[in-house]
Amino acid sequence: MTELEDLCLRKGLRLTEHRRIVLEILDSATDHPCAREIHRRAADGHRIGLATVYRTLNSLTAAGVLTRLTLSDGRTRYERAGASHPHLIDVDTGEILALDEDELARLIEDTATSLGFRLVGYRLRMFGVKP
Amino acid sequence: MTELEDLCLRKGLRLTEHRRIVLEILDSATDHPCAREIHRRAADGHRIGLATVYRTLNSLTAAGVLTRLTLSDGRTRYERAGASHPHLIDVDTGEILALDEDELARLIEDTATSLGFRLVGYRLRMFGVKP
DNA sequence: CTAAATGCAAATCATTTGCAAAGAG
DNA sequence: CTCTTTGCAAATGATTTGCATTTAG
Repeated sequence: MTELEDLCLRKGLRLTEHRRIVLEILDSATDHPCAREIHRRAADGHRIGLATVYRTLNSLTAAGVLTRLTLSDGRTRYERAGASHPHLIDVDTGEILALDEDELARLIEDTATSLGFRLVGYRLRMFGVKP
Repeated sequence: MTELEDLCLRKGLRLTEHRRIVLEILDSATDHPCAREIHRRAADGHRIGLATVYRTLNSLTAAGVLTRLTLSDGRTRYERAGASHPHLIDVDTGEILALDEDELARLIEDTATSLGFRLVGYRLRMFGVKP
């Protein structure tokens, strides 16, 4: 896991088994688990406290490796950080399309710039129905 | 406040002073206050409990009058439903700017259309920092 | 060895809920 | 008068933190 070693070096973090485990869980996950769920999965076969999971998620998020996905159900979910891109959600089926729309991305960036901000990321969720 | 009377009638809710106050605060707000903040503003001149604010926000949200804005700072923020518009969030200060960007809105709508969807709504959140 | 990381339990913070009292229709 | 709404305080649930102990470098 070179990326993690690299990251730890750069951020002055120590490369612990726990960070490996949490990152591995998120890498292999097909969903977006919350802290408790990550702990549940990590604790299966390892000795790891819930507080450690929270701390790890926080440091990895601060380090830019993870992104928080805040849905409105109270729990914070996590995913590997990556390219900001627009999503279109089919309101009828719940299906999510991740779009690759350069023009939108550029306009979004330009808008932020024109307001005097440097764009750190964005999330565009469009809700639509098939007519 | 005919709209509220109407709503209460349709939903079998009672038209109370508290619902009026909460809705009025959200209508006149230029920001997106959280429950505590709404309570703070409402309590200025009125006798209203925090629990009532929460209950009111929940029933108005369930009734479709309000929308929850879930940022990743732990608190849920509220706004009048229906207003799809882009937001830019200052990552350093937490300040939220609700933008009125026609060009973006149009492009977003066009994008959905070109994908064969009718746009029901969208949420664009941009995260930026002041250089 | 020394500072960072961990486990556990206690502490916070936002939000919800139980219950008796107050208010709308 | 009946049923909803409210206030207050206690309960919940997610996340954070204090502290003594362990561990990576």
